[in-house]
Amino acid sequence: MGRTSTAKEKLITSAIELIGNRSYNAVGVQELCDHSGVKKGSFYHFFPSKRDLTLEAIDTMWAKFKEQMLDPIFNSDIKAFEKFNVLMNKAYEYQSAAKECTGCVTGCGMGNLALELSTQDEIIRQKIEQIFEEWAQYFEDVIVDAVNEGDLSVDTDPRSTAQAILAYMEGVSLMGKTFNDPTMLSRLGEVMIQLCISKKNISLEDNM
Amino acid sequence: MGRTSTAKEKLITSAIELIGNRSYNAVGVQELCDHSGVKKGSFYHFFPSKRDLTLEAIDTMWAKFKEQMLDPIFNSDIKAFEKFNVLMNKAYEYQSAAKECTGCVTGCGMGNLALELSTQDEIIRQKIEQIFEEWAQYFEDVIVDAVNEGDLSVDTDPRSTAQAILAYMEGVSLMGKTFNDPTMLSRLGEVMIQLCISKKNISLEDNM
DNA sequence: ATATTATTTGACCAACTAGTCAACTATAAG
DNA sequence: CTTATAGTTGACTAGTTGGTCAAATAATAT
Repeated sequence: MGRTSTAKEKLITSAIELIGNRSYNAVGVQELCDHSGVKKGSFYHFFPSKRDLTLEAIDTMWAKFKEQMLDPIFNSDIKAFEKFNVLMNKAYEYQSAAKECTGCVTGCGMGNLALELSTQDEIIRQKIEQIFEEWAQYFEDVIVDAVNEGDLSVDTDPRSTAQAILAYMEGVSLMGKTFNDPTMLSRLGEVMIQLCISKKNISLEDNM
Repeated sequence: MGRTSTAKEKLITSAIELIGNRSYNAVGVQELCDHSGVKKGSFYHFFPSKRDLTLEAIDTMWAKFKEQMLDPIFNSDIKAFEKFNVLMNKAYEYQSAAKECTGCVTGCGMGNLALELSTQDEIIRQKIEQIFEEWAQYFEDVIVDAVNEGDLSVDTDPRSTAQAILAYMEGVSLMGKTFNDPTMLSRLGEVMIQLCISKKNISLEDNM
């Protein structure tokens, strides 16, 4: 009963957009309200605090990212390692579009919030940690498959390798944002799969 | 003439510490003053704005990092790739100490500021871009040496490889901060050198 | 000793911050 | 058609933000 509202969704959408393009601390409640055409009183009707809106925005970001990026790619039957390349390519396209549209490479929304808030808000830190864990699980599954199919050495540590790939993707996003250059993503993305090659399989001595 | 002062240095030191542990936007001018025992009037005697203090703090951070970390390691005559491992190990020790002392893995001060401010302050973005460029140059020189000495394939692109390694280090720092776990640095650091192995030298097909 | 000048001080400001609240309004369900 | 209730509104805090300034002070070079 009572009336219905789209204010909550609009606020979450605005939070993703505004905080994604700038930062948590650089975006105020008032601006969030103005941008979504919601009055401040309504804001606090739906969210106890700006931080709670952010928590929900993170959930929405992650859900959309899984639905639009990870699931389609990692449920497809393309070759294991190719999946990483496809994902990196999508990231490149996304950042290119962001630069085209706003003038700025915005980087990874999760990584941005993680670095800004991890030491200041334990709840947000834990939420992003859990998301990174889930994200790396997508990678780990693919790596396990590759090991089972003999495409990767049995010495491979799937969990660490998956985390290494995620770390690298985050690092490349950080560089792309810092250089404000989306091509960084495609250029540095090419060597990503090398992180999968087990040290014991291809020992350095063979190449040095 | 006139009196001398240590206020400027104290403010820079406080900025590195406070902003390093939290974030640019989370630390105010008042707190910076309180922490360094300087009155706000003195702050603005030495710096036209908080952002100008930050600019100088970034310079100081970088100078110290080069002097205490990069120069000793990269001017030593240890084996090329070993240098990367030594640096990563130092990073691990630093983050361990940070966690021991403050309870938090703080990550890389440059990366933190880069992600927080790149889309908001073009001058700071450019400053960190230039620092990353310089930083990668240390790596590139080592890679070029390794290629010349036959330790690395001639197909290696030294600049991109150097940037890839820097990206990876930043990504690993980000993960360490997000998981608030310094051991992430040592665990993920181990595979870093694989980014040096040229794709053409060790083609994926050989391992898949 | 003095004049010069760098530094210090604390009071001050306007703008903004996150957040509150009581009154008002629209609507969905009975 | 009423009533219960969900949502809206705008005025309102109290505290903080980055930044200003004129006057006081201390040290230095002469």
